Amino acid sequence: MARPKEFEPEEALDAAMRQFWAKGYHDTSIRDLVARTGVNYYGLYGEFDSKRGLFLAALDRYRDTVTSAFLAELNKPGPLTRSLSRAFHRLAALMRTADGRVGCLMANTAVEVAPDDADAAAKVQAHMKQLADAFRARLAQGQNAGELGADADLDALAEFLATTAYSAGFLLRAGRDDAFVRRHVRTALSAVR
Amino acid sequence: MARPKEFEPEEALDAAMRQFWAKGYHDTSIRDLVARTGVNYYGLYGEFDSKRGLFLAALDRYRDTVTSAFLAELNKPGPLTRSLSRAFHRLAALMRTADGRVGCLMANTAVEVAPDDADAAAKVQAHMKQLADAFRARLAQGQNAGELGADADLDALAEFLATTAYSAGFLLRAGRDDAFVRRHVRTALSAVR
DNA sequence: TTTATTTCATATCAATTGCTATGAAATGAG
DNA sequence: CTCATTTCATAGCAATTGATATGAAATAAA
Repeated sequence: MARPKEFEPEEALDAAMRQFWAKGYHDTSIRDLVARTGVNYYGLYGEFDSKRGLFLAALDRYRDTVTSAFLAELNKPGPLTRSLSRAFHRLAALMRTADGRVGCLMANTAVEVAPDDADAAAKVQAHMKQLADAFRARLAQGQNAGELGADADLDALAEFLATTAYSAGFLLRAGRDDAFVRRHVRTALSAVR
Repeated sequence: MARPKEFEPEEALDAAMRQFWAKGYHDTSIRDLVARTGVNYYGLYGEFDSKRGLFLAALDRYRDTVTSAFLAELNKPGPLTRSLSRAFHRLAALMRTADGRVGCLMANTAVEVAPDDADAAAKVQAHMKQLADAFRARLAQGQNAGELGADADLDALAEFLATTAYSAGFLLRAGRDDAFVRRHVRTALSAVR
């Protein structure tokens, strides 16, 4: 019984995520979100509680979609160097959407929101750890295959690569072209040996 | 004739810069700026025209004070590797103020404001170029002294180091501790050879 | 069909925003 | 001192903010 919802919660969350991704938190209003998602106030608040609740949900959605796609690329079989190179190439593609060069939502959030929002900060930190862990696993695999020096500091390299991923997002959002980003990634990868 | 101003424009600009640096553009209100600078609306608008005008002036002030201090450190005499290491150490110190881990105002602006403000974006781009040029000059000097391979790609390395500087700011703003940042910089510098 | 329930669309709320107007206070020229 | 001029302190403006209230519309159970 009762009137049915006219929206799909996941689609709405996806649209909201893209809005925050492009415009950031403070420069996105509830009215912007209503326009983007096509969901009215009642539905939005019923589903996500508040603007902040919707934003935090969008961060999770980002991890589960965009970041997942990147990690899947990283874990495809192949030689270490080529894997890393391909993963970063995919990353650069993921950070350009229909809204333009939007960068990485987690990196953007770390800069804009995290200093004043402990929950957002925790999600960003967890994301950073997730990235570093994935790189660390991939590096260990490469080391076992003899593609990496036995004395390489895997922890340091993994953290460095995670930071490099955020840097790539930063550069794209800052308006640098693909060639600039590619050059940066190539130079960064030269530290992996 | 007439009543004298009760504030020093440079001091007011400095205070405003610190406010934007800590809180960003959108989350800083005119009232915040009045409170921070101790200058009332009349003085603020008479001197800087608008909130945006004050922000753009703050970006220039940042270049002329904070960035200048960093570049001065970079250009102190000494071996290349030690120079770079010392400069990045200084950088990390500059990015912590009384407001906490504030990061780099230019990097923060690139993320938060530049995508929607061409003037701010231009200042960020110019800053990035200034950093890269300074690194490039320092690298060339090191190469002449035989501290760097003759085949090193100075342009790529300079851009990489400039981006690494922003990354350090990013990491500090994201709440990573000094050890993490130090490790990142050390790994990044291993690409300079 | 009637009716209870849920969503939709929109009006409305107090608070905050960037910015301007207004009158009192402080200076120096005459 | 007188008075024109400039700054100070604060009140006020329309617009926008996040959030809620309200009544019409849509469904399914009875």
